[in-house]
Amino acid sequence: MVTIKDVAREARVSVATVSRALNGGARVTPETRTRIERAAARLRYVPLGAARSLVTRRTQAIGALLPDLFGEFFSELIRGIDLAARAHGLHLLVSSSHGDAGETAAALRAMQGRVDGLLIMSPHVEPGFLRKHLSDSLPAVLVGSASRERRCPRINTDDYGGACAMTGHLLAKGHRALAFIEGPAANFDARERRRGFAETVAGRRGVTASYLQGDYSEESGFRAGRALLAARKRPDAVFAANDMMAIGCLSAFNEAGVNVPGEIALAGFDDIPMARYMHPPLTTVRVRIAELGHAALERLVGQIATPETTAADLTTVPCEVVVRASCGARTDTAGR
Amino acid sequence: MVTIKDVAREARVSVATVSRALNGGARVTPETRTRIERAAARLRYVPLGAARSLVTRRTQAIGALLPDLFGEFFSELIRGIDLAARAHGLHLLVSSSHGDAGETAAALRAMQGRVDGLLIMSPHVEPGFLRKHLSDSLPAVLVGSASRERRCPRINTDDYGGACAMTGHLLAKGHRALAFIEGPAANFDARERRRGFAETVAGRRGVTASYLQGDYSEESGFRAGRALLAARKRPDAVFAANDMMAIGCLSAFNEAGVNVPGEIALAGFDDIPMARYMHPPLTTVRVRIAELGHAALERLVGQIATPETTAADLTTVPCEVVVRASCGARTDTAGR
DNA sequence: GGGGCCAATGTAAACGTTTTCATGGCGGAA
DNA sequence: TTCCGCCATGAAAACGTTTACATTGGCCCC
Repeated sequence: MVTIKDVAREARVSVATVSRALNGGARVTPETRTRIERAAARLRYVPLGAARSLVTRRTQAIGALLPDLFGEFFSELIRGIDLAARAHGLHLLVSSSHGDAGETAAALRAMQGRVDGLLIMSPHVEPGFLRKHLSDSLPAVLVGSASRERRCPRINTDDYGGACAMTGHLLAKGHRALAFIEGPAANFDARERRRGFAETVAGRRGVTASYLQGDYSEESGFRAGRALLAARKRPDAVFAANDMMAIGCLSAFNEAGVNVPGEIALAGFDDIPMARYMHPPLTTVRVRIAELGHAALERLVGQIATPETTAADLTTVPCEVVVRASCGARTDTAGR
Repeated sequence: MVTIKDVAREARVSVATVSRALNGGARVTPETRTRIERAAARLRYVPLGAARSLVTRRTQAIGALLPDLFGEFFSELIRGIDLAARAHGLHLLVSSSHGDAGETAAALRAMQGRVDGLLIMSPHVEPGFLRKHLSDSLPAVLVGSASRERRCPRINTDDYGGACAMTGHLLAKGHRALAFIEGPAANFDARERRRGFAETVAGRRGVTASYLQGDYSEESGFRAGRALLAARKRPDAVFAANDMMAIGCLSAFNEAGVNVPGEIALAGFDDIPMARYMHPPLTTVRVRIAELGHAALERLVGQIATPETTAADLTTVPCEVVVRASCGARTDTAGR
């Protein structure tokens, strides 16, 4: 392996000068600098991150702890985070697919000591979890988390508000028999979406609501769709807790020849890029996913820069109802 | 920050013993071990990766250099890589969205010295590129790359074979006027898919082929679909170089009230999870994306373990045609 | 012409960990 | 009882880099 010493020897200077020439830029004659740069290029020298981190106490990396990587939601989220991280010269470590709290804890521990900060999005973060498994000195930002944990800032989407708005929209369209396809009960955002729906329909005269289980996957939406069709009384409108389930549900309806929105209206949540290309295009609640990732990273960077500003504040990113054809509105291609 | 010295003091042993107790496991009395573990837990000690890497000369991390993170393809790929990496106790660094060769080179350099190996999937990797920007001593695996570069193993999907098979299938179904929606010309896989299509239709009597530009996005598929409908003579069948474009194209057809497959058949490539939930379900070429990521990582791990086995071999992962309703076959829900 | 100052470069310590080698103590065998 | 050997533990070096501090040399100003 070629080290800074090799470069120093090759350029006939000391290692300190090499370091200065390659990093700071200060206090080096132009000639020396080019001599060093030439030598470094010739030897294909690349500084060892570990050694640098050890002395600077910075890894220039942040970690993202994610629940799972299925579907477009997470590719969008990671994209947003990655882009923002690049802008700050930070590397991105991802870790996902933690089945239970134990695995999450293990992943959390493994990441510490390798990153300058952590973006945590996991259903397993319960009160006390972080206090137990996360070093006090490591900045972290919670994304979409229920728990008002310690000193961590949180960033959530307005799942509750979005679900209320969408439910209101469905009611305004005249739908009275509503069905809700739930996300995984472990997820805070899924619970919030359900709550928004439930509270909006509660006590409305002539409005009925039914609930079907789901786990955010297309497959579970498909099954829910079939179950709805098989039921004695079909709903007027179905609200799925995310777009992937809405798409699965739509597939079941299409397969059975049930017209959407003619016979049953349908709405989703997230506005993944694919939603507008469905047939019919999917009415949904837009979450600016990439922006969410971006905002979370920016918050984390702030936290790293000034750890003393350690406020357990909560940022809520607004959602907006995007009306397309699937809910019985006139076909609307706006925003395409 | 709490270091190994703090733990050593707390447990009244030397740092060497702490290191042994926490890592190796060898040569430590049970009592000492528990005392050390208790102390470590109490102090919430977590070893500093940088220091460890410096002496062991291993980072326990691998880097993935990706072109872009749009859509389900990449979330599937990252998922496959992440899962396999976890199984090996490796961390995953991702870097994406490199507009040009310069950015790719910068990302490549930045990753060296931080990882034990590299998974490279980028259209900008041309002959000589790696020789110039990649240290000889860093194991790397090329995914979906054209260039038979140096000592790097490569893993590709059988894009050519898959495209041939799908084109053959469309011809066998009786379609004669074919259209192909191309992927970005810079991508090797996109070129291979085009080549498979072009060579299969070449010289077939009574068969016409037309080509439309695309860039793998739903949006570009949508535009291509509209262009096809506006043309003087519509094709019998459209073959899109990936599923996202096929979905965009399908959306354009649906919007215009054009029946698929009745009036125009449609096929895609990749078999992203969403494909089977389209209306109609999408005939496509299945690429086991997560498995591809898994295989690439395994190959890389092998390369890291025994760098001397440095063969510039090529692994080709087979594809398979998945017939669903969109190509004019009877509706087939198999594999759902 | 000499002294002082500043800019360029060098020397060496420090970062936290692993690991090699040394050391001490204890048990068992003679 | 004595000696040998082994096992648990400790001391210290090493990893590659940055950076505070030291040193050199040249220039300007008096």
